[in-house]
Amino acid sequence: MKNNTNADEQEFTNQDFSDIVENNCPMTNTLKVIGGKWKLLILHAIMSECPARFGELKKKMKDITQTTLTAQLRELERDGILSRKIYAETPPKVEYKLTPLGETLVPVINTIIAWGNTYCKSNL
Amino acid sequence: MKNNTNADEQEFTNQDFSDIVENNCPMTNTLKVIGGKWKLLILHAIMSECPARFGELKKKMKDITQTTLTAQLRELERDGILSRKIYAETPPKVEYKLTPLGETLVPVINTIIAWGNTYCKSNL
DNA sequence: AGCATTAGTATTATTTTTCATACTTAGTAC
DNA sequence: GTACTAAGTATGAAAAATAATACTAATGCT
Repeated sequence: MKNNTNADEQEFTNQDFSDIVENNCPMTNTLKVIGGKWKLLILHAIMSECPARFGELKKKMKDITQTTLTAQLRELERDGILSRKIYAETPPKVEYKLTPLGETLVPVINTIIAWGNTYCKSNL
Repeated sequence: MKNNTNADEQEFTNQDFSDIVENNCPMTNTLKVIGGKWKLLILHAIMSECPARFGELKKKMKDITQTTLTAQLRELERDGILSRKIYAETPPKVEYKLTPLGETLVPVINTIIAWGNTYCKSNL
């Protein structure tokens, strides 16, 4: 690993920042799942109307494009947060809902919402 | 609220999504403050060593550039989350710490960290 | 037959974010 | 008087995210 005995080549060895520097940082890991411009908004929307259909989500998040919404939903599905149920109907019907893992995010999201309600009323 | 008797002109009137569509959404507001790739990591770092100097933050977040770190810190300062204290020394010394408003984010961040610790161990 | 519907995909363009690199400043130590 | 330090700034390039637009597919309705 770090094999510099004299100090003219040392870079980050004088303190243990491993949980931040390396990839074991829970914040970094969490941000991989719920980070980005849309994911928390999508989850919030699905939380408040579960299951949610694609078209409903798109209406709720007025400014998202179809392409982006699809991409974000796929990532959330890939990460085990959402499930996607396709109905064999015409026109197509697809329902998104939180998986059990996704449900564990509900208190996290509620905490964020609560902060916004209390401290972010109109100061921006 | 819902005043569409015949269904051929309705667009967003069949349910009240105003808190998501308009800018009063606490999630949207919160994301303006703590959203983005770096802000939560910066706050986490300052939380765990408060006050924190610029150089310390940069070392902890190995992959951020000076320019980006400065920009993010300025936004957090602008939004009232951080304070910046300049010491009239050479070489310069600047300390960042959470404001009282910033302190109110501590439980939010801890909630996110806790979720990461519990549910995000190694599945990504 | 032709039209509307939903949940997409494909492609290209644009915007936003981040990065890389070089430069600055004022003291202090050599 | 030269080098070093910390915390930046300036500039341009690159990468990532997001958007705009057009297209598809299956089927029910008229």
